[in-house]
Amino acid sequence: MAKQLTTREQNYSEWYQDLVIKADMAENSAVRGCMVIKPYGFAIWEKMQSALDQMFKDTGHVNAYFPLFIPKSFFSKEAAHIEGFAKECAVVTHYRLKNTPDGKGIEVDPEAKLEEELIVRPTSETIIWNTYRNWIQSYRDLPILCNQWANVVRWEMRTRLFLRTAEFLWQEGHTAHATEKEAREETMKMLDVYGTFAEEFMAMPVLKGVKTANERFAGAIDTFCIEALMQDGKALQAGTSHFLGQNFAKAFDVKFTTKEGVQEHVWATSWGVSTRLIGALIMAHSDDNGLILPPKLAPIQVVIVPIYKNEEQLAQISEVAGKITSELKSKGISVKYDDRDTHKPGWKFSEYELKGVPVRIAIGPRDIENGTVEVARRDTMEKTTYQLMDLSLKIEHLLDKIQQNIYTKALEFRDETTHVADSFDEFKKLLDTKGGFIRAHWDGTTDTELKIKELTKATIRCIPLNEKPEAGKCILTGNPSIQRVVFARAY
RNA sequence: CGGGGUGUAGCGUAGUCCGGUCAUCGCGCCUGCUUUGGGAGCAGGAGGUCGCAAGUUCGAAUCUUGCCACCCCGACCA
Repeated sequence: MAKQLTTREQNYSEWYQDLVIKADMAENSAVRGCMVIKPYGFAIWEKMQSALDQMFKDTGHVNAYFPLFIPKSFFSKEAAHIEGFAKECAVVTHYRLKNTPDGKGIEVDPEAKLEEELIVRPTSETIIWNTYRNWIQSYRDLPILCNQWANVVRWEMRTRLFLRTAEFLWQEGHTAHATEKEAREETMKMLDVYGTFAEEFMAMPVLKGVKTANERFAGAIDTFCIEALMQDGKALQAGTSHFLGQNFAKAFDVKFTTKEGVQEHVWATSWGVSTRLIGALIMAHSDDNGLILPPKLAPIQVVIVPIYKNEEQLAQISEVAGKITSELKSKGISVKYDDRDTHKPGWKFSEYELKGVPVRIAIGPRDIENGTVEVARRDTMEKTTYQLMDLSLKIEHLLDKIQQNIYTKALEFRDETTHVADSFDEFKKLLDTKGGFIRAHWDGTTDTELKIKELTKATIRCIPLNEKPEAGKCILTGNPSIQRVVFARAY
């Protein structure tokens, strides 16, 4: 037993940490707060990227790339924005190194000080809006629907692999529109894209809602989000879509001439998801044996393991495995035939369970005799013997079933872990005993929100969309409330 | 950034209080043979600036100082 995980029961955050490292997804690097995303973890990100990228293209967006560095002065142009990010910016002050006087080391050359310091982007609104000013003159230039895949840096004090690191990978969409209505529609459209992606690809149910003023993106009018629930009952913000109003257009003086010949500021949105989604994926589904990946995002969907005593048997098995492999590949299913002789079957079984490969096919001498294979599914750990006839079709259906089952399981968990509280005592008790989402009334003030956070560590994750208004009384102050909001302790 | 903890071979560790054949054990790795339907067995072998840097000392994994990294808790955040 080489790679035992800490169990979730023992210590949830150690379990997570163990899993990320032992499943070979990522590791800490020599640079504080920064991670190395290893090939297996990056393969998951690539799958996410390609699905999302297609969804962005399907909704009319194009990719572009903006600089890593942002002149310091750009940052100060939007007051709320700078206030939100100032405390976590990496700053470039010099552009050259030189040998130390003793010739043994190297130091920053004080002669090479930048006239204007550069900020390593924590997000790109400012550089993008400064650029858009030159792209936009007329209503004919609108809308602009750009996305970029990039890295950003936020100087975090406390980091956790994938969930929070000083540098992370993400995509950020930045759009410019002629009207408020259009920008608002764009904001919601992209929130829906994220919701669909989370549910259909990640098999992770999400709650869509609006952030409170306190939780809003620095510089936004409204921040919408998808919130997911992890197995330990903590919430995780999985994606955000912001309606920026004319804040950045005004800050960067981006105007256009309308059909009527009037100069107006343009309307903006921005939206993003990051490698944090990988952390969400892990915590939403996996178990004490390792990762459980939804087939749609699994780098390897099916692994075939031969079981043999001699070369002759291996040759027979490999022939069958080869046929299965090509049939599955022709259906677009990714397959790995692991015929390494350096590890025993049992070892391989554990290894692929740890890595969350959805379906394992084992083929041994008995199967060759009987014209069967043993199929094991990762989500339920069930093993079934299948006839070779129509195997690829059956596997294709099984993958769909697994995708569905993982989602259903996560949805049931979320439903069971969502509670209603009508008093503050009840609220506190639920938080401490069950965790999860708690639907409660709130009087709408930031003061109350902060007070609740101070008392319980719970934050308002969102004000859910599409909910029927329901009059009630704030759990803390007793003041009137028009609808329930969703509280949770969060990542 | 505040409080606490940890750092010894690729990984996990013993030894640190009480300085002196103490660099220990397990996994992994390499070679060979036997094995192969749930993390194989036996035999042999390789591998360590004891996180880094100064200092104290005849002598430092062990004591002192500084630094670095990671983990946990808090504040902040995707």
